Amino acid sequence: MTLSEEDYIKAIYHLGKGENTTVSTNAVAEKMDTKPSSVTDMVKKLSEKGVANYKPYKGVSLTEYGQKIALALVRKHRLWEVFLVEKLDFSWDEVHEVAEQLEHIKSEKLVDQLDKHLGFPQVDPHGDPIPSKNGEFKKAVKRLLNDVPIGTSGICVGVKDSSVPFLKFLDKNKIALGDSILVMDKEEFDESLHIKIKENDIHISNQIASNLYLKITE
Amino acid sequence: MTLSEEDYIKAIYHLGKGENTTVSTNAVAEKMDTKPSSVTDMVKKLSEKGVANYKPYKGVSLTEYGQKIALALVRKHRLWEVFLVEKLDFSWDEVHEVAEQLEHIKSEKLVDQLDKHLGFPQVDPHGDPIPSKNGEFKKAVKRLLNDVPIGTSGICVGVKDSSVPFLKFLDKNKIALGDSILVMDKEEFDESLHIKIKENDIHISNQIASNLYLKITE
DNA sequence: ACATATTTTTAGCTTTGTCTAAATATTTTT
DNA sequence: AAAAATATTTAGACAAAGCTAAAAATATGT
Repeated sequence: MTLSEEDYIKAIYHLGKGENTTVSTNAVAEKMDTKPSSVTDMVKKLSEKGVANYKPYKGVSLTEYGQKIALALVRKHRLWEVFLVEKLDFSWDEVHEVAEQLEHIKSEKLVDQLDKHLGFPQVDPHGDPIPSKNGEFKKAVKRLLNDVPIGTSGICVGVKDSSVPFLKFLDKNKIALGDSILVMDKEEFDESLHIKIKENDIHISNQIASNLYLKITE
Repeated sequence: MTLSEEDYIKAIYHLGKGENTTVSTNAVAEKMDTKPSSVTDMVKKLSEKGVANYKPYKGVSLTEYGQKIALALVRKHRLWEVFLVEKLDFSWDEVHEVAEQLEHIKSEKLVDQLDKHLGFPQVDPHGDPIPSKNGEFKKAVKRLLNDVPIGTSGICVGVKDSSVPFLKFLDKNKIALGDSILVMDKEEFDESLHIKIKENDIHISNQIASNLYLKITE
């Protein structure tokens, strides 16, 4: 497999969790499923191009220019994910691989028009925020469902308890990853939560809620 | 510039005009803006892979398998062009470059869903037919507007007379490349044509019509 | 049909991204 | 603080796609 400069930039960006952290050659290699020596080579080149800061043995980080490129890639990736889910009926978990390809298409007009076509969405189907054209965005916050205040809305992105009985319970109650959730009320009396999930009103126990992760949208 | 196998397949396909004609190494090189020696190398590889038939000094053609690949690329290219024009408000002449990139995205589901999303279009914005999923399609026919029978519809794709006065005339009468045209009636008396062009009814002289090329849709 | 012109291929070199194995730095352990 | 373990880089080789220049095959003109 032959990787592009953009792939390296993305890997460095994501390993740094969006902050401009310095990451190790090995970490990049592992993430990209390649060898550390290949990373060293590429990172030298990125450094020459003014995309990354690289000090031998000390790791690598993105320059401001490199971060801009990374943000533009994230923006494209997430917009395409929205497109695939909203317009082409892809499911939550099918989009990543295709978006991974689409994000490399080069056309500023394409991205801007796509954004418009989708109604300027704020988050992707996984609840992650979409950077604006000039690279601004708030970081996604992930919380357990029973830890957020009334009125919070977000997207169900994971479970703490992944035992079979719990997953079966979720299935039976039509709760799935990718569903959007709004916390409507909290009932102290029986320790339960009143939520709206994908247009349905349901009640769930705090017990259940404390095993569901929510990526907060608003 | 580094070209992909798919680019070579497309070039061979288009030079052969969709028929399975044998084309010369030089022709491919010229079309792709590369050197004949590079073409020889790649064509050998395509031959080994069962995509092309190649006899040294005798030119190259596509195998059935190669044609399938070519048709799939054409299908993708044209569907994306429709998408760009219909959904993202690209103009007729801006789509090619972007579609050239998009056609290389690999996902069968993506293409099928895109086709559905667009309402299974039969032709692209240039009036060229879109192959079906299994590679069937009728070749586009290009005619002068005054040579087609009443009832013919198609897309305006070119001019015979490209003088400035003629182009100005077209502009003034809101006739542009990419417009869809339906021939409604012919008037022998004053040698004119009654056409519907982009929802507008207009009359034009045979003189004018004999300088406009139509790609026939139906 | 022969000489000339053109086309196409071959041989060898370049570049880019990758890999392995050895060498060098850095970090951790004792 | 020295030894051992780990991380990182360097050196050298490989594969893919491309190019130039020379050689070989085919086509053309008289």
